[in-house]
Amino acid sequence: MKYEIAKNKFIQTWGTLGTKWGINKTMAQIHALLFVSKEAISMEQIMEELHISRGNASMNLRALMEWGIIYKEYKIGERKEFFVAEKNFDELAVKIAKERSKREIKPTLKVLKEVSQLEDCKNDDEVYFAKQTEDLYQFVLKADNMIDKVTEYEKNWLSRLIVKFIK
Amino acid sequence: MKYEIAKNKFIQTWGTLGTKWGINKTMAQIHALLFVSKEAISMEQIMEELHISRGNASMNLRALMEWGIIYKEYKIGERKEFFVAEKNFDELAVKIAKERSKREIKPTLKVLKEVSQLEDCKNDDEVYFAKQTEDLYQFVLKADNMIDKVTEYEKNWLSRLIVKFIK
DNA sequence: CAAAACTTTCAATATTTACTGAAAGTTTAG
DNA sequence: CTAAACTTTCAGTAAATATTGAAAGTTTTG
Repeated sequence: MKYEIAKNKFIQTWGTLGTKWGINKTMAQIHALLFVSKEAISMEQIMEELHISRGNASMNLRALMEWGIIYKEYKIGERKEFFVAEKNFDELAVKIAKERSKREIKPTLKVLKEVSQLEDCKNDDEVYFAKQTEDLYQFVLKADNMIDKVTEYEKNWLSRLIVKFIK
Repeated sequence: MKYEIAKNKFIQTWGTLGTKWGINKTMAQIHALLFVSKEAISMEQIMEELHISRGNASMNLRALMEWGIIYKEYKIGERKEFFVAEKNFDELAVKIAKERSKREIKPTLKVLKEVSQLEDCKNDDEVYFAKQTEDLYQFVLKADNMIDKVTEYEKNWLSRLIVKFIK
Protein backbone atom coordinates (compact mmCIF):
# COMPACT_ATOMS: atom_id res chain seq x y z
CA MET A 1 0.00 0.00 0.00
CA LYS A 2 1.14 3.51 -0.78
CA TYR A 3 1.96 5.87 2.08
CA GLU A 4 -0.68 8.50 1.37
CA ILE A 5 -3.40 5.88 1.03
CA ALA A 6 -2.29 4.00 4.10
CA LYS A 7 -2.06 7.13 6.23
CA ASN A 8 -5.50 8.23 5.17
CA LYS A 9 -6.94 4.80 5.81
CA PHE A 10 -5.42 4.72 9.26
CA ILE A 11 -6.85 8.13 10.12
CA GLN A 12 -10.32 7.19 8.88
CA THR A 13 -10.28 3.88 10.72
CA TRP A 14 -9.15 5.42 13.98
CA GLY A 15 -11.86 8.06 13.59
CA THR A 16 -14.53 5.44 13.05
CA LEU A 17 -13.33 3.40 16.00
CA GLY A 18 -13.55 6.56 18.09
CA THR A 19 -17.18 7.17 17.24
CA LYS A 20 -18.04 3.63 18.29
CA TRP A 21 -16.56 4.33 21.71
CA GLY A 22 -18.20 7.69 22.22
CA ILE A 23 -15.27 9.80 21.08
CA ASN A 24 -15.96 12.28 18.36
CA LYS A 25 -14.56 11.49 14.97
CA THR A 26 -12.43 14.60 14.53
CA MET A 27 -10.85 14.20 17.93
CA ALA A 28 -9.86 10.63 17.14
CA GLN A 29 -8.60 11.64 13.69
CA ILE A 30 -6.42 14.42 15.03
CA HIS A 31 -5.00 11.99 17.51
CA ALA A 32 -4.34 9.47 14.74
CA LEU A 33 -2.61 12.09 12.62
CA LEU A 34 -0.34 13.23 15.43
CA PHE A 35 0.30 9.66 16.47
CA VAL A 36 1.89 8.74 13.15
CA SER A 37 3.70 12.04 12.68
CA LYS A 38 7.36 12.07 13.48
CA GLU A 39 7.46 15.86 13.76
CA ALA A 40 5.21 18.13 15.79
CA ILE A 41 2.57 19.70 13.57
CA SER A 42 0.66 22.98 13.60
CA MET A 43 -3.06 23.67 13.68
CA GLU A 44 -2.76 24.95 10.12
CA GLN A 45 -1.38 21.62 8.93
CA ILE A 46 -4.01 19.66 10.83
CA MET A 47 -6.81 21.73 9.29
CA GLU A 48 -5.38 21.12 5.87
CA GLU A 49 -4.75 17.38 6.19
CA LEU A 50 -8.14 16.62 7.72
CA HIS A 51 -10.13 19.27 5.82
CA ILE A 52 -11.60 20.75 8.94
CA SER A 53 -12.25 24.28 10.12
CA ARG A 54 -10.12 26.32 12.46
CA GLY A 55 -12.77 26.20 15.18
CA ASN A 56 -13.10 22.45 15.01
CA ALA A 57 -9.35 21.98 15.14
CA SER A 58 -8.98 24.34 18.06
CA MET A 59 -11.73 22.74 20.13
CA ASN A 60 -10.62 19.19 19.58
CA LEU A 61 -6.96 19.96 20.20
CA ARG A 62 -7.98 21.42 23.52
CA ALA A 63 -10.06 18.36 24.34
CA LEU A 64 -7.13 16.07 23.52
CA MET A 65 -4.87 18.11 25.77
CA GLU A 66 -7.41 17.89 28.58
CA TRP A 67 -7.26 14.13 28.18
CA GLY A 68 -3.50 14.45 28.49
CA ILE A 69 -2.80 12.48 25.34
CA ILE A 70 -1.33 15.22 23.18
CA TYR A 71 1.03 18.03 24.08
CA LYS A 72 1.84 21.54 22.88
CA GLU A 73 5.30 22.20 21.66
CA TYR A 74 7.00 25.42 20.66
CA LYS A 75 9.59 25.75 17.97
CA ILE A 76 12.24 28.41 18.28
CA GLY A 77 11.70 31.33 15.98
CA GLU A 78 8.09 30.25 15.34
CA ARG A 79 5.05 32.01 16.71
CA LYS A 80 2.72 29.07 16.06
CA GLU A 81 1.98 26.27 18.44
CA PHE A 82 2.81 22.75 17.40
CA PHE A 83 1.37 19.53 18.71
CA VAL A 84 2.70 16.05 19.40
CA ALA A 85 0.96 12.90 20.59
CA GLU A 86 1.85 10.80 23.59
CA LYS A 87 3.73 7.97 21.94
CA ASN A 88 4.07 5.55 24.82
CA PHE A 89 1.31 2.99 24.60
CA ASP A 90 1.01 2.19 28.27
CA GLU A 91 0.91 5.87 29.10
CA LEU A 92 -1.75 6.43 26.46
CA ALA A 93 -3.92 3.58 27.72
CA VAL A 94 -3.50 4.70 31.32
CA LYS A 95 -4.55 8.25 30.56
CA ILE A 96 -7.60 7.19 28.60
CA ALA A 97 -8.61 4.71 31.29
CA LYS A 98 -8.21 7.23 34.07
CA GLU A 99 -10.07 9.95 32.27
CA ARG A 100 -12.99 7.70 31.45
CA SER A 101 -13.07 6.44 34.99
CA LYS A 102 -13.17 9.99 36.30
CA ARG A 103 -15.75 11.25 33.83
CA GLU A 104 -18.08 8.31 33.52
CA ILE A 105 -17.49 5.47 35.95
CA LYS A 106 -17.16 7.43 39.18
CA PRO A 107 -20.30 9.53 38.63
CA THR A 108 -22.18 6.33 37.81
CA LEU A 109 -20.94 4.70 41.00
CA LYS A 110 -22.26 7.63 42.98
CA VAL A 111 -25.72 7.18 41.50
CA LEU A 112 -25.64 3.41 41.98
CA LYS A 113 -24.91 3.88 45.64
CA GLU A 114 -27.71 6.41 46.01
CA VAL A 115 -30.39 4.39 44.27
CA SER A 116 -29.49 1.16 46.03
CA GLN A 117 -30.34 2.79 49.34
CA LEU A 118 -34.11 2.60 49.14
CA GLU A 119 -36.08 4.17 51.99
CA ASP A 120 -38.06 1.09 52.77
CA CYS A 121 -38.33 -2.06 50.75
CA LYS A 122 -41.89 -3.19 51.13
CA ASN A 123 -42.51 -5.58 48.29
CA ASP A 124 -40.44 -8.09 46.37
CA ASP A 125 -39.82 -5.72 43.45
CA GLU A 126 -38.27 -3.16 45.73
CA VAL A 127 -36.10 -5.69 47.52
CA TYR A 128 -34.95 -7.06 44.17
CA PHE A 129 -34.14 -3.60 42.82
CA ALA A 130 -32.09 -2.77 45.89
CA LYS A 131 -30.20 -6.04 45.64
CA GLN A 132 -29.43 -5.73 41.95
CA THR A 133 -28.24 -2.13 42.15
CA GLU A 134 -26.17 -2.87 45.23
CA ASP A 135 -24.52 -5.85 43.53
CA LEU A 136 -23.93 -3.80 40.39
CA TYR A 137 -22.36 -1.10 42.53
CA GLN A 138 -19.98 -3.64 44.04
CA PHE A 139 -19.07 -5.07 40.67
CA VAL A 140 -18.41 -1.73 39.01
CA LEU A 141 -16.49 -0.56 42.07
CA LYS A 142 -14.28 -3.63 41.92
CA ALA A 143 -13.57 -3.13 38.22
CA ASP A 144 -12.90 0.56 38.69
CA ASN A 145 -10.56 -0.10 41.60
CA MET A 146 -8.64 -2.46 39.43
CA ILE A 147 -8.17 0.27 36.86
CA ASP A 148 -6.92 2.62 39.57
CA LYS A 149 -4.64 0.01 41.03
CA VAL A 150 -3.20 -1.24 37.77
CA THR A 151 -2.62 2.17 36.26
CA GLU A 152 -1.43 4.07 39.28
CA TYR A 153 2.29 3.46 39.46
CA GLU A 154 2.87 0.70 37.00
CA LYS A 155 4.85 0.85 33.85
CA ASN A 156 4.22 -1.89 31.33
CA TRP A 157 1.11 -2.83 33.25
CA LEU A 158 -0.51 -4.57 30.32
CA SER A 159 2.41 -6.93 29.81
CA ARG A 160 2.65 -7.63 33.50
CA LEU A 161 -1.06 -8.31 33.68
CA ILE A 162 -0.86 -10.79 30.85
CA VAL A 163 2.10 -12.58 32.37
CA LYS A 164 0.35 -12.76 35.71
CA PHE A 165 -2.85 -14.01 34.24
CA ILE A 166 -1.32 -16.67 32.08
CA LYS A 167 0.65 -18.13 34.97
CA MET B 1 -35.07 7.52 48.11
CA LYS B 2 -38.42 6.23 46.91
CA TYR B 3 -38.57 3.18 44.64
CA GLU B 4 -40.15 4.85 41.63
CA ILE B 5 -37.68 7.73 41.75
CA ALA B 6 -34.71 5.45 42.28
CA LYS B 7 -35.71 3.11 39.48
CA ASN B 8 -36.17 5.98 37.10
CA LYS B 9 -32.87 7.52 38.10
CA PHE B 10 -31.08 4.23 37.57
CA ILE B 11 -32.58 3.81 34.11
CA GLN B 12 -31.67 7.36 33.10
CA THR B 13 -28.13 7.04 34.42
CA TRP B 14 -27.53 3.73 32.69
CA GLY B 15 -28.88 5.24 29.48
CA THR B 16 -26.55 8.21 29.72
CA LEU B 17 -23.58 5.99 30.48
CA GLY B 18 -24.48 3.96 27.40
CA THR B 19 -24.40 6.97 25.09
CA LYS B 20 -20.94 7.86 26.36
CA TRP B 21 -19.73 4.43 25.34
CA GLY B 22 -21.35 4.41 21.93
CA ILE B 23 -24.44 2.44 22.89
CA ASN B 24 -27.75 4.00 22.08
CA LYS B 25 -29.71 5.38 24.96
CA THR B 26 -32.85 3.32 24.51
CA MET B 27 -30.88 0.10 24.25
CA ALA B 28 -29.11 0.84 27.51
CA GLN B 29 -32.36 1.87 29.18
CA ILE B 30 -34.17 -1.30 28.17
CA HIS B 31 -31.27 -3.27 29.53
CA ALA B 32 -31.39 -1.31 32.78
CA LEU B 33 -35.11 -1.88 33.13
CA LEU B 34 -34.82 -5.62 32.58
CA PHE B 35 -31.79 -5.80 34.80
CA VAL B 36 -33.66 -4.58 37.87
CA SER B 37 -36.88 -6.47 37.09
CA LYS B 38 -37.48 -9.63 39.00
CA GLU B 39 -40.06 -10.87 36.51
CA ALA B 40 -39.76 -11.13 32.74
CA ILE B 41 -41.53 -8.23 31.06
CA SER B 42 -43.30 -7.72 27.75
CA MET B 43 -42.67 -5.27 24.94
CA GLU B 44 -45.90 -3.54 25.88
CA GLN B 45 -44.66 -2.90 29.41
CA ILE B 46 -41.29 -1.72 28.18
CA MET B 47 -42.92 0.75 25.79
CA GLU B 48 -45.05 2.07 28.57
CA GLU B 49 -42.34 2.39 31.23
CA LEU B 50 -39.84 4.05 28.92
CA HIS B 51 -42.34 6.00 26.80
CA ILE B 52 -41.03 4.67 23.55
CA SER B 53 -42.63 3.46 20.35
CA ARG B 54 -43.26 -0.11 19.35
CA GLY B 55 -40.69 0.07 16.57
CA ASN B 56 -38.01 1.41 18.84
CA ALA B 57 -38.68 -1.24 21.45
CA SER B 58 -38.66 -4.01 18.88
CA MET B 59 -35.39 -2.95 17.26
CA ASN B 60 -33.51 -2.44 20.48
CA LEU B 61 -34.74 -5.68 22.01
CA ARG B 62 -33.41 -7.46 18.98
CA ALA B 63 -30.08 -5.67 19.26
CA LEU B 64 -29.80 -6.65 22.92
CA MET B 65 -30.51 -10.26 22.05
CA GLU B 66 -27.84 -10.15 19.35
CA TRP B 67 -25.42 -9.01 22.03
CA GLY B 68 -26.57 -12.01 24.05
CA ILE B 69 -27.33 -9.97 27.15
CA ILE B 70 -31.10 -10.40 27.26
CA TYR B 71 -33.27 -13.42 26.54
CA LYS B 72 -36.77 -14.16 25.32
CA GLU B 73 -39.04 -16.04 27.60
CA TYR B 74 -42.47 -17.47 27.05
CA LYS B 75 -45.18 -17.72 29.65
CA ILE B 76 -47.68 -20.53 29.45
CA GLY B 77 -51.08 -19.44 28.27
CA GLU B 78 -49.64 -16.11 26.99
CA ARG B 79 -49.21 -15.25 23.36
CA LYS B 80 -46.76 -12.40 24.04
CA GLU B 81 -43.02 -12.65 24.32
CA PHE B 82 -41.39 -11.66 27.56
CA PHE B 83 -37.81 -10.60 28.16
CA VAL B 84 -35.27 -11.09 30.91
CA ALA B 85 -31.74 -9.77 31.32
CA GLU B 86 -28.60 -11.78 31.91
CA LYS B 87 -28.16 -11.34 35.63
CA ASN B 88 -24.70 -12.82 36.12
CA PHE B 89 -22.18 -10.00 36.15
CA ASP B 90 -19.22 -11.93 34.85
CA GLU B 91 -21.30 -13.36 32.06
CA LEU B 92 -22.58 -9.89 31.19
CA ALA B 93 -19.10 -8.38 31.11
CA VAL B 94 -17.77 -11.29 29.06
CA LYS B 95 -20.49 -10.97 26.46
CA ILE B 96 -20.06 -7.24 26.09
CA ALA B 97 -16.28 -7.58 25.86
CA LYS B 98 -16.47 -10.33 23.26
CA GLU B 99 -19.01 -8.54 21.16
CA ARG B 100 -17.05 -5.30 21.13
CA SER B 101 -13.91 -7.19 20.32
CA LYS B 102 -15.61 -8.89 17.40
CA ARG B 103 -17.32 -5.78 16.05
CA GLU B 104 -14.71 -3.14 16.63
CA ILE B 105 -11.30 -4.37 17.73
CA LYS B 106 -10.79 -7.19 15.26
CA PRO B 107 -11.74 -5.13 12.18
CA THR B 108 -9.39 -2.40 13.41
CA LEU B 109 -6.58 -4.92 13.82
CA LYS B 110 -7.07 -5.99 10.24
CA VAL B 111 -6.66 -2.45 8.99
CA LEU B 112 -3.66 -1.81 11.25
CA LYS B 113 -1.91 -4.81 9.79
CA GLU B 114 -2.69 -3.68 6.26
CA VAL B 115 -1.54 -0.11 6.63
CA SER B 116 1.64 -1.04 8.48
CA GLN B 117 2.79 -2.98 5.44
CA LEU B 118 3.89 -0.08 3.27
CA GLU B 119 5.10 -0.89 -0.22
CA ASP B 120 8.41 0.86 0.16
CA CYS B 121 9.50 3.16 2.89
CA LYS B 122 11.59 5.79 1.19
CA ASN B 123 11.73 8.68 3.60
CA ASP B 124 11.73 9.08 7.37
CA ASP B 125 8.01 9.87 7.55
CA GLU B 126 7.15 6.63 5.87
CA VAL B 127 9.45 4.59 8.05
CA TYR B 128 8.01 6.26 11.12
CA PHE B 129 4.44 5.64 10.03
CA ALA B 130 5.15 1.96 9.42
CA LYS B 131 6.80 1.64 12.82
CA GLN B 132 4.03 3.36 14.74
CA THR B 133 1.23 1.44 13.10
CA GLU B 134 3.08 -1.85 13.51
CA ASP B 135 3.67 -1.14 17.20
CA LEU B 136 0.06 -0.11 17.65
CA TYR B 137 -1.02 -3.31 15.96
CA GLN B 138 1.06 -5.34 18.41
CA PHE B 139 -0.29 -3.45 21.39
CA VAL B 140 -3.93 -3.75 20.40
CA LEU B 141 -3.40 -7.40 19.50
CA LYS B 142 -1.94 -8.10 22.91
CA ALA B 143 -4.82 -6.37 24.68
CA ASP B 144 -7.39 -8.13 22.55
CA ASN B 145 -5.76 -11.51 23.14
CA MET B 146 -5.98 -10.89 26.82
CA ILE B 147 -9.71 -10.30 26.50
CA ASP B 148 -10.06 -13.56 24.58
CA LYS B 149 -7.94 -15.47 27.04
CA VAL B 150 -9.51 -14.10 30.17
CA THR B 151 -13.09 -14.42 29.02
CA GLU B 152 -12.92 -17.73 27.21
CA TYR B 153 -13.44 -20.34 29.86
CA GLU B 154 -13.14 -18.46 33.09
CA LYS B 155 -15.81 -17.92 35.62
CA ASN B 156 -15.25 -15.13 38.08
CA TRP B 157 -12.47 -13.83 35.89
CA LEU B 158 -12.59 -10.34 37.28
CA SER B 159 -12.04 -11.48 40.84
CA ARG B 160 -9.29 -13.83 39.79
CA LEU B 161 -7.61 -11.08 37.81
CA ILE B 162 -7.67 -8.76 40.79
CA VAL B 163 -6.28 -11.39 43.10
CA LYS B 164 -3.53 -12.22 40.64
CA PHE B 165 -2.62 -8.64 40.10
CA ILE B 166 -2.50 -7.66 43.71
CA LYS B 167 -0.17 -10.53 44.56
C1' DC C 1 -59.21 -20.63 6.49
C1' DA C 2 -60.04 -16.07 8.49
C1' DA C 3 -59.52 -13.11 11.96
C1' DA C 4 -57.16 -11.87 16.10
C1' DA C 5 -52.89 -11.14 18.50
C1' DC C 6 -48.86 -10.18 18.17
C1' DT C 7 -43.93 -8.60 15.97
C1' DT C 8 -41.03 -6.51 12.45
C1' DT C 9 -39.76 -3.25 9.01
C1' DC C 10 -38.52 1.09 7.15
C1' DA C 11 -39.43 5.76 5.10
C1' DA C 12 -40.28 9.99 7.15
C1' DT C 13 -39.11 12.87 10.92
C1' DA C 14 -37.20 14.43 15.18
C1' DT C 15 -33.34 14.81 18.12
C1' DT C 16 -28.75 14.97 19.20
C1' DT C 17 -24.22 15.91 18.19
C1' DA C 18 -20.55 17.94 15.55
C1' DC C 19 -18.73 21.61 12.53
C1' DT C 20 -18.17 26.08 10.44
C1' DG C 21 -16.58 30.63 10.06
C1' DA C 22 -16.47 35.17 11.34
C1' DA C 23 -15.83 38.05 15.26
C1' DA C 24 -13.56 38.62 19.58
C1' DG C 25 -9.62 37.60 22.30
C1' DT C 26 -4.63 37.13 23.18
C1' DT C 27 0.18 37.47 22.64
C1' DT C 28 4.34 39.06 20.55
C1' DA C 29 7.28 42.08 17.75
C1' DG C 30 8.66 46.29 16.31
C1' DC D 1 1.35 51.62 21.71
C1' DT D 2 -0.45 49.17 17.72
C1' DA D 3 -0.29 46.17 14.07
C1' DA D 4 0.43 41.53 12.88
C1' DA D 5 0.15 36.75 13.93
C1' DC D 6 -1.99 33.71 15.97
C1' DT D 7 -5.95 31.19 19.00
C1' DT D 8 -10.51 30.82 21.01
C1' DT D 9 -15.40 31.27 21.21
C1' DC D 10 -20.04 30.44 19.96
C1' DA D 11 -24.41 31.25 17.32
C1' DG D 12 -25.97 29.27 13.31
C1' DT D 13 -25.99 25.30 10.39
C1' DA D 14 -24.96 20.77 8.81
C1' DA D 15 -24.48 15.94 9.54
C1' DA D 16 -25.24 11.86 11.97
C1' DT D 17 -28.09 9.16 14.73
C1' DA D 18 -32.24 7.68 16.91
C1' DT D 19 -37.31 7.39 16.93
C1' DT D 20 -41.91 7.11 15.33
C1' DG D 21 -45.90 4.94 13.49
C1' DA D 22 -48.37 2.85 10.10
C1' DA D 23 -48.20 -0.89 6.94
C1' DA D 24 -46.61 -5.48 6.14
C1' DG D 25 -45.42 -9.76 8.13
C1' DT D 26 -46.06 -13.78 11.18
C1' DT D 27 -48.13 -16.96 14.19
C1' DT D 28 -51.89 -18.79 16.73
C1' DT D 29 -56.62 -19.86 17.63
C1' DG D 30 -61.28 -21.05 16.91
